[in-house]
Amino acid sequence: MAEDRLPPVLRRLWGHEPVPRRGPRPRLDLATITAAAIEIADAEGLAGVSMNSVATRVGVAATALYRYIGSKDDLLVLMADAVAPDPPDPSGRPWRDYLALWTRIQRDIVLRHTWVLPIANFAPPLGPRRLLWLDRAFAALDGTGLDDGEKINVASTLAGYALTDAAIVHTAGTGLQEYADSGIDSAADYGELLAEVLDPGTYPALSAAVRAGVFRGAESWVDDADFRFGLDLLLDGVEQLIARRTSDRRAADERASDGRAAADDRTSGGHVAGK
Amino acid sequence: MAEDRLPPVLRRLWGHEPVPRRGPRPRLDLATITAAAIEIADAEGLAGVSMNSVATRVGVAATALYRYIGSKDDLLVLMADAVAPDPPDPSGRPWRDYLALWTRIQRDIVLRHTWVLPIANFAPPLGPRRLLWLDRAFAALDGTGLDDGEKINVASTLAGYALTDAAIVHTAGTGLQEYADSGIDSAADYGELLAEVLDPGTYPALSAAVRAGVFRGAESWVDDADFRFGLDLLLDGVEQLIARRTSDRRAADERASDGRAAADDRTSGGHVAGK
DNA sequence: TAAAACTATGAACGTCATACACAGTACGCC
DNA sequence: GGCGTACTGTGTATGACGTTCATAGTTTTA
Repeated sequence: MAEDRLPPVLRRLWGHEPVPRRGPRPRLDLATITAAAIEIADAEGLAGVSMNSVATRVGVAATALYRYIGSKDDLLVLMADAVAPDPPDPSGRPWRDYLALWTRIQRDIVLRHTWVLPIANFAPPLGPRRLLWLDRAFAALDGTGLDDGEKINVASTLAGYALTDAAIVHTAGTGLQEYADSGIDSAADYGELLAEVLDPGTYPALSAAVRAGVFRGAESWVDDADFRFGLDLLLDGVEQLIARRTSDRRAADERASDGRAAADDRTSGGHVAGK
Repeated sequence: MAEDRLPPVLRRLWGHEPVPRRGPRPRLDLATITAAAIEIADAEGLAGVSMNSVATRVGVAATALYRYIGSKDDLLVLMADAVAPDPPDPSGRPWRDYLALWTRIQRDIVLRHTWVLPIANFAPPLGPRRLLWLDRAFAALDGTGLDDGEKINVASTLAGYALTDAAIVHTAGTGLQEYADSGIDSAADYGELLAEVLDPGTYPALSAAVRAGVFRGAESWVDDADFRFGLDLLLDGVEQLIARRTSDRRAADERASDGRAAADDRTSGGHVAGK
């Protein structure tokens, strides 16, 4: 609020840009530009998104976009942020249920817009929409006894899992498009190819498995059970961590015999949030 | 061996290309091209890798490379495969120890060559070196009672974890380079930025945490304990799965009272590998 | 009404991946 | 030993792309 020396795009994105008082009204804004880019990416893939295509779609020349964004990379960041819908409301739900939902929805977003995969860089979010998701994860973990750093780790781990699972589902489902022109478009073809190529001498275990037909049942290669399996794995770990923190907390409370600190485990939480 | 209608690059990569009997000797081969590209990427990042830069480094014109590879994307695939060193030998080691090492080394590879992050697409590997790694994971899981599909899932999950953890470490460590020019190059700066920008009304939990100083201790944001934590989580899950399969197997053995099937749990394994 | 502030445009530049025709080179056969 | 053939590397060209910059046009303030 005081300094406000953000990157220009972010300043625009957060509405910290002073309203222009003179000159012609801007014909565009970040939202319409980003929306246009997303529509193109959804329809033609990321390769179809060029400054030119986006600009002509919103009805201006390509160079006009540089009044709003600094570079194409800026635009990609905006796109990756803008695809996120509103997160569900965590209030009243057990943290585990909520985070499971939270993760699944994020994965589904990526699967619906697979062009975010090349964009996603696992960097801490700076856009308003992804930060909204992060906020909800924090809220869901309120009162669990985790400290704020741990909450961040949990959230980023789950978000990362959503991303990688989406990536696996995507490449397994859409096929290995890079080699699609060579007749490899299913796991079975992949298996045949490996069978041709693997020397049992240097790849003993793998070539045995391939020849036994691992890749015949292509559809079961990746399915929803795999997603739930990994997710439950991670959530089990979080639960374990929470249990440990809870007992730590109890011990500390006993040491400092202070009634206030022994408040309800569920709602108040806040050994950090309180000031 | 019979058909051999692979993509041309793969054919070259696997040595299935007929040796040219006439004309001048090829001045290059895939290995030197790939090595040159990797050196450039290590030194200048992926942006420095162009057909021109690679070609001049190996001493030819840019277009000469197309005698060996079909496109730049081919080259990127080759690079991603070639960075993998020889995997350690799993023989004699417990599967869990080995897979932990297997995963950690893969993460370290990516951290040493972070340009693979934009390349890595989680697709099933086709290069000889990554397949070698997959083979070793298979070997390590031999005798655990997992079926081949499960082994693949385990390996790809762990490989994915190595990748995402490397991504997180990289973006957290090297800083948010995209915004580095705006003075954001540490987690603390990131926290200050969020504090400026977040409205406590719409981001209640997160802004409270930020104002409490979550991002002050930048160095502890991501450390090795985080890696081990997630890894152990996953390996615990695998162990659980193995235990389940082992009991399944035992029940089946009892039903079919066949002495041969009840052989040593550890070494032979192979309800699939044994033809 | 004139100046000021701001917007969109068009031309231009440098880079890049890639296609294609051509020239040079070495082997195999006569 | 010479010729054809198959193959390799080069040069030129092309089209697309991201981005810069000077310019023209437009709206508000003074």
